[in-house]
Amino acid sequence: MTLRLYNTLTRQKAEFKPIDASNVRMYVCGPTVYDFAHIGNARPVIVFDVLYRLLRHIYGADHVTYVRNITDVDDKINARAAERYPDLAPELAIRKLTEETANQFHADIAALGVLAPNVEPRATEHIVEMVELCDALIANGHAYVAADHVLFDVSSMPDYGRLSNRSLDEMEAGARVEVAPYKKGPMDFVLWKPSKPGEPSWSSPAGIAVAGRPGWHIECSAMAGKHLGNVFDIHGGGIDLAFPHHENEIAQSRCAHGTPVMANVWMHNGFLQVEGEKMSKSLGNFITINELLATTSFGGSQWHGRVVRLAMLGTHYRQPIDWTVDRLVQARATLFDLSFLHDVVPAAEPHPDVIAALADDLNTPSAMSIVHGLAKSAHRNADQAAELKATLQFLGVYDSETQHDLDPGHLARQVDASHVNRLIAARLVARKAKDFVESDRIRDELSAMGVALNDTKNKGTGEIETTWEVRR
RNA sequence: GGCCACGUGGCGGAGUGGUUACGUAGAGGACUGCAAAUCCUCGUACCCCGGUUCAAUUCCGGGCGUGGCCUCCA
Repeated sequence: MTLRLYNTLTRQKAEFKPIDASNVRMYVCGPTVYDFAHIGNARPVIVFDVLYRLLRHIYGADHVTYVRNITDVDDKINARAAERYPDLAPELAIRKLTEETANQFHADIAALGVLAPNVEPRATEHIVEMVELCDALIANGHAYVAADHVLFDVSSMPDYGRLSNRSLDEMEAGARVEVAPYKKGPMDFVLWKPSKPGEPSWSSPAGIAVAGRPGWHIECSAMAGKHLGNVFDIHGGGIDLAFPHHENEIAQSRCAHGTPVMANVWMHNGFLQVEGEKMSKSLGNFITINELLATTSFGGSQWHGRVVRLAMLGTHYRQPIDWTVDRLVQARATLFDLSFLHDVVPAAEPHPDVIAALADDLNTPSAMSIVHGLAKSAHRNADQAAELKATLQFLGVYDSETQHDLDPGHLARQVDASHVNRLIAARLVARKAKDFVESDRIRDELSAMGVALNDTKNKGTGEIETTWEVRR
């Protein structure tokens, strides 16, 4: 099994070779917990869950360490906490907000069929490591103290900008912002900054007298280093994070540890738009995972988590994706078709062709194409059905849901079941008498009520049996 | 303004220097009294303009369009 992955560092696909096959290590940037996670946040969560599953399949479930952090210290958190809980002390308000938001995040993504990472570190539990990083970077000349800040000196790192493929000259030429006066170089970034009153604070590194708090990027360097080591295998996240976040993580970690790389492979998922436009609150197309799952605000329907997951995996992870109602409708239709596997007992292993498709840089559309091929034979072949089910469970796109499960909210339309059953009985009588005019009239009557009939022949008795369900 | 992606049939979406992706919608057919499900068949797609080549949707250049980043935004 050869796993090939596209590496943003080298801009090409290459065979993946773990540093230690008995412990393959992957870090993915997790959420900043100040608000509901949105559908753009869901993409890396789902994509790297597929990679996690694949790595476990190839190297063994006990030989992969997946770290996805929770960032619980941030300006947006402070602002939101003060806004939502004005009567609480800042610390309590922040703790309440971050707890609630993290819990909501876990509930939302559980519905998307993602496995829990091995470690889910929180920034606030790694302040000591961040302070140590700051001190180490100052000690070896890569950072300096100015106006109670600790700043990273980008001029100290010759290949700064390699990940996002841009030079310092380019960045400075294109810069559109005012540069803080205490910075030595315009692209220098903050590792640590003084806290204002009411903000969370910790004692500062480098002998800075006033208490402070970490900058944006340092937490990932600290958590990745602590849980995965100075150099690890894979680092993932959204493409928008490549610069400045990942670039700065790399600068911090490499310069602090004196290593040529932070992670061997850098993977970035493409950006997501909604109905052809950038998702933003001002455009009114901002859509959270929870809204999709629990409300009818997107497309007038609730959407099952598996449907959301399949819709996401229908596009290759590096491609841009336009999140539309139609793609959810299509994903749901696909799962409806696959729900004939409801009662099937899954085989032990997923289909090797699907694994092979995933092993080619996570080609999930190709994997689904193979799934469709398997589905054709699975209709008549029990072994194929068992293998298909194992494959779908491996992908996490289908477990054992019925069509009812996959269509949350479809029972909203009330029907009188006893009335329906009386009509069906009458129709069966008419059918036996070959009164097809009456039979069809009853079918039409039920159809007008939103009830769809399905006749099947009982294999044992040869009798016609009719089942029914409520259409949307 | 600088840097970087992407542009495939009605829709979604892989991939490839020359031979079917696949799904979905639609059309026709088989099977069903009629439906549903299932099965079979079908469209001959690759933004525009140049170039390289025996051959380009696939490589190169330019253009147009969309998007991302350049600002403590997934």
